[in-house]
Amino acid sequence: MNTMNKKLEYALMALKYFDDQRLESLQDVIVSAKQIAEMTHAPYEVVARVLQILSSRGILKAEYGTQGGYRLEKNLSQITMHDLIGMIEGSTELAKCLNVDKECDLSPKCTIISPVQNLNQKVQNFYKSISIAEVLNV
Amino acid sequence: MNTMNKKLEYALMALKYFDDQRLESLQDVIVSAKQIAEMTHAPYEVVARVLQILSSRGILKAEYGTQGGYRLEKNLSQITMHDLIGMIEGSTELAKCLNVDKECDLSPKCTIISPVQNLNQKVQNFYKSISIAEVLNV
DNA sequence: CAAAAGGCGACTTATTTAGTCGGATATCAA
DNA sequence: TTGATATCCGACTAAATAAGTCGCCTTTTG
Repeated sequence: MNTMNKKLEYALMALKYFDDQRLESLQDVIVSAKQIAEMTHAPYEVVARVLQILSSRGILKAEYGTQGGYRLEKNLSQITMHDLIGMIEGSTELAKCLNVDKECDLSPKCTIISPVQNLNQKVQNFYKSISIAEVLNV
Repeated sequence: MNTMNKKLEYALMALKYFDDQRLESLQDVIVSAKQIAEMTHAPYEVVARVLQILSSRGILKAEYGTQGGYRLEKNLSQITMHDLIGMIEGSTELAKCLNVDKECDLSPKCTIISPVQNLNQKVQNFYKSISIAEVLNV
């Protein structure tokens, strides 16, 4: 139930790269999907998709054209793991039945719906308490 | 990265059932895989597998023969979510590369190994801090 | 000794994740 | 103004994982 997926890894690597570059050059740098893909050794298309998501959510700002790419728009200390997981995976819920539109096969016979809600709340609070900066700056 | 799998749900339902029965009858009850399967509306073979795991790990005690089944051996407040996830899923690691025997495609080029280790540690500590009793008694 | 229980390995099917392909739009510079 | 280089988006295929199934074994007890 726990393992990180590739897209999340790519997102973390990309954000770390942006952050490192900014520190190094003391200014906002523009980095293309191609550069990130090369750096991460991950398929370009997949990395591009991840960056598009981060861009659509305001984490990055896209710039078209030659010499284009993305700029880091937000401070990584203001983005939580909960935010990032939500962007990449669509939902942060612990069980599918907790999403509004889905329903479990068992309901209403399920005996653990409230325990699962209980655990879910703890997990969500946990991921809300961890910023990306906190994860990356070790 | 977050969603619970079926086996874990079945395990929680089973443990809750044992616990409820014990409270109700004020004694240790013996419950068969068949009964748990009926109660959970889950396939018998799968539930049986889960109970076998819990038995092999000392959470339940198996009794063969007619009228056989399982007895709850441990106090649910002394089992953590970390324990349970480990039993059911084999590992509690956040990324495959964190398991001793596996290696990541990228290593040693991976730029986020220490951030992932860092996050992994936090997640593990989190699940170690939650007992099954705490999850079920809501 | 038959019935009812647990134990175990191999297998098939379903679902999810990862990666691929094709083509669109936007920007810039020669 | 046009070609190169970038983001953007949908549909598809392939790989990996999760879920469920099957068959046969051992143990216990009435």
